[in-house]
Amino acid sequence: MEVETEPDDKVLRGFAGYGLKRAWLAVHSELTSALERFDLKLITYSALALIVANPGLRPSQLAELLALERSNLVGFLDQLEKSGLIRRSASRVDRRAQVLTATDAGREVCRKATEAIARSEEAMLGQVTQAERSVLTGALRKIETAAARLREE
Amino acid sequence: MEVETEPDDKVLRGFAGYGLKRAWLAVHSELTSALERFDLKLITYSALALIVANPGLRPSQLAELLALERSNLVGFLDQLEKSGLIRRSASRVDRRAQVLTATDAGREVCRKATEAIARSEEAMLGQVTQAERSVLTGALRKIETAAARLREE
DNA sequence: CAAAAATAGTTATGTAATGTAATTAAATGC
DNA sequence: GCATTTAATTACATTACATAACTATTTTTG
Repeated sequence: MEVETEPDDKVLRGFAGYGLKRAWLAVHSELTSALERFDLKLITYSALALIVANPGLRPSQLAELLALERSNLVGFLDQLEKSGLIRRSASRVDRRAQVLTATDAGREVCRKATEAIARSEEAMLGQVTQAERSVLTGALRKIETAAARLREE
Repeated sequence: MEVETEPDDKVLRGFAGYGLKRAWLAVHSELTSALERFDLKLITYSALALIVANPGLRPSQLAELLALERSNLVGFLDQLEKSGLIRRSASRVDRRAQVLTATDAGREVCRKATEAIARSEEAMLGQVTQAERSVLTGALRKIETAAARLREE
């Protein structure tokens, strides 16, 4: 006999990759909206936060930290510079290199944006206990490392 | 005195969103490469797997399950159909709708691709215990739900 | 029952993230 | 000193994803 069952995605839910994508998509959307009023995107916020936390950082180091191609970083730094949040200055030890620093405005925007992000995160992680968060973070880190290792083989 | 410290992304690692993005990016890259030899992308594999698991599924239901716009699904179904992995047939209860079914070849490719994915997942999750995986999956699900709820407000 | 609203699949179009290749200038290594 | 490497950039292609509009139906409703 025909049993009409509701279609579902159980077969995919067994894969961590699927859950990861679903969660990331939803989180990305929420965080993007949280950063809208600061005229920041997730990637420009990340760059700004790292420049604030690591004054004197060079673009190539930043690209390395954020795991993105140097060529892709250029435009994002352009945006941050045009908004007056960071400065690109010449390195005195390597004339090819630049030195990135946040402006006062950049540090201020970073502080406020970080608060907004933290609020969004709290709203999204509200049902996740501290113990679970710690497992989550650790597992994500392990997965990232293992996946990256697989890729570079 | 100047203490030259290595630049790092500690400030961002505190956010679940950052870890999520990093992990997803690495996992996406690995899974994409694992599916390459089947001429499948992550999204077409997902669609195929859901059609195999839910015979008779309609495109709009599939889009709903995969959380993507119907318009974006069209091209992916085109690819699967052109590869002979699925069939689109007319619904007999609703002349607007289509009914999706996998072909024999589709089921076979799905089976093999699923094995490949499972192997990749095992390699990526090797250092994550079963208990941790269970927490991970649950936490991702909670986060996805909470983030989606925030978005639709 | 006829008109209005909603739904299914599609097409067209725009945006954003990411990757690759090539260029220029400077530094490094042999 | 010359070949190689590195830093930042430019140009370009690809892919994922969102939005709006269109056609053919079905459903709702007055």
